[in-house]
Amino acid sequence: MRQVKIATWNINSVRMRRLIVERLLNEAAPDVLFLQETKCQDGQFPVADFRKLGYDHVALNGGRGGYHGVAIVSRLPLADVQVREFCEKVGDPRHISAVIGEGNSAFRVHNFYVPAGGDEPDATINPKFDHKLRFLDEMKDFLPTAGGGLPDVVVGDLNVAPHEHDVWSHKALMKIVSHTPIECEKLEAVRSSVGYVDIARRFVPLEEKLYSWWSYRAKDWRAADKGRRLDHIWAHPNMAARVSDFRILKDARDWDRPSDHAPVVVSIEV
DNA sequence: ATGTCCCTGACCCAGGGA
Repeated sequence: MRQVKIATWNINSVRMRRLIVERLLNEAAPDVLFLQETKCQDGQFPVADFRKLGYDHVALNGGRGGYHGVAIVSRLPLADVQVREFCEKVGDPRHISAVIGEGNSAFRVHNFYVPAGGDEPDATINPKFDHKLRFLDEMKDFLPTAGGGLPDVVVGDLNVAPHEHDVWSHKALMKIVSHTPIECEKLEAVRSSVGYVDIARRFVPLEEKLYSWWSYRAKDWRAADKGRRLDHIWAHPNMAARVSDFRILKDARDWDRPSDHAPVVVSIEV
C-alpha cells in the first residue's frame, strides 16, 4: 500500500511562473501535478526544467498557446492520455485526462479548466456565460460514460464556488459570475451525475469558509480575505475512502510573482 | 470593487481575457 500525492493548480502562465512550479514540486513533492491556464503552446512548455526534478512524464493540451491550456506533469507514468473538445470549440484547450497506476489501483484523472464566464450572468446577452453553462451541461453528459470501467478523479479550476461558505460573502456574490445559483446548481449536477465526493468538504465542514483563489486586485489579499473556492478535487464514490491529506497551499499565493490561485493537494491510496 | 496581471500583435502601447 502506498500513497500517490496529486496537486491541481491554475498557474496563470506556466512560462512566467516556471520557478514557482519548481518550488511546488520541490516543497510539496506531488507525484502528479495538474495545471490549468498554462497559456503555452506545447512546443514552448518547459518540459526540460521539470524533467530535471524527476518529472519525466508530461502530457499537454496547450492549443495555440495564448489562452487557457492544461497540462499534466508527473513522475509516474501516464497511460492512455486523452483530450476532449467541449462545446464544439476548436482551439479551446480545457481538458486532458490520463490513467495513473496499474491493475486494481488504476484510476483516471480528468483535468478541467471550465470557462470563467465573463462578467454578466445572463446567457441571453453574454456569450461567455452561455458557453460556461453549456460546458457544465456537457461535462455532466460526458463524465458518467468517460470512466471506461475505471474509477476517476476530477480536478481543476472549475470556476464555480458552489456553496455558501465557498465565498467570502454569499449575499454579495449571488449575482457575481462564479457563485450565481444557476452555476452552482449546474456544477452540483455535474458532481452528482457520478456521485463524486467533493474532497475539500469531506475534510472541511460546509460551515467553514474555504477558498482557493484570491483576486490580484485586492491591495492586501490575505487581510481582505475575499476569496472563492474555484479549484476542486472530486473522487469517484468507489475511491473516496482512499483519499486523505487534503490541503490548500495558501502560502503559495505569496510566493514570488504568484498565481491568483493556490494549489490544492490530496493523497490517494493505491 | 474598475482594481491587477498576463497574453497577443504590433511596436514600447492597446485590447482581450480572467
